[in-house]
Amino acid sequence: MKNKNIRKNSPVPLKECGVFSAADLVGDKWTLLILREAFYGIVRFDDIRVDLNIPRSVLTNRLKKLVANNIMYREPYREDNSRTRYLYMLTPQGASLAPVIIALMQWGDHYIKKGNSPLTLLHKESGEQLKVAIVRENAEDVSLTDISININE
Amino acid sequence: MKNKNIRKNSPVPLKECGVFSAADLVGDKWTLLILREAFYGIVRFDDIRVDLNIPRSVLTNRLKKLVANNIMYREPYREDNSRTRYLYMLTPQGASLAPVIIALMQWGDHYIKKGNSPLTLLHKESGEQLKVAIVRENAEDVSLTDISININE
DNA sequence: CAACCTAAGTATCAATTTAGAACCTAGGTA
DNA sequence: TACCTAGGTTCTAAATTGATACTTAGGTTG
Repeated sequence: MKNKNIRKNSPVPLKECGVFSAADLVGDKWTLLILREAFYGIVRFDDIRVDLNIPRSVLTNRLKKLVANNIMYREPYREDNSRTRYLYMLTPQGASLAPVIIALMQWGDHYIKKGNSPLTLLHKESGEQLKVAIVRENAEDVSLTDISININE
Repeated sequence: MKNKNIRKNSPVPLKECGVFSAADLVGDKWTLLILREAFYGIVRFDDIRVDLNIPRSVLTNRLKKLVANNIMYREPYREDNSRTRYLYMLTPQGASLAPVIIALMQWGDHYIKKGNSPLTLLHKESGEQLKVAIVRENAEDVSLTDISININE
């Protein structure tokens, strides 16, 4: 794929390209960070807002778009002795973005943070460290439910 | 990692998070698409501009930022009987974003294009199909130079 | 039951960013 | 010498953002 060959145009028309569709839905700084929050389990409007320091109106719009596109869903819930609140959770389609978010994290930790990764993803059963990578189709993936987060130091 | 546990805040402060750093540099629709072009080998200003239909001023700014952050580099070159031109190519750091772009492509093709992937990535030697996935640390990655693109249909 | 509290929004507006178009320019070709 | 063209810059209107203030609907408390 890495290419000394210079092309004038894409082998795939832009509108048919998955990168284009995906970038249109989640290719935006705040949206990517909101997805990060969702993977961490930070799923209430105000918790996300405070944790990311994102303007309310921007958060509202991003969540609306994510819900409208079946990447997240809004669910009422209540803790004991507390009023009803809403959770913004990942749908299966949203959860499938995990490789994107983890690949970004891996790249950011390695190249920008110079290898000082603040957390490591581990395989729950074996404790082995995990990564996102380009692999053969038949390689065994680790499912999201089998991942545990380890905070370094 | 998928989490019924609700947290109020991130286990990792935002500024130390690789997703944050990465999203700051490449978390933007046009930037992601420019990287797509680079992986395809579309690396001249005007070719990128026409292929993406991106405004000149936006393309200029995005390329400046990518070059300033060592994700792409600008290289003069000339074909025979033609004047000097410039190529915007991926640095090793930029090429390391391949899993991000391919993961987006995979997700977009599967969920938005409903499985009609216009192209498939193949392992050059074995012809096996490739994917981006969360795998064990010791799983064997396929390097960018070993990938060939197959256009479906 | 009235007053109040709080999560989850709307509303408003200045400041920034974008899209689109016109213009510029340097090196090479005719 | 005149012109062509890739690779920009400049300009402006329109859209988006960030910051702050305001609203609302349920639940709890006096």
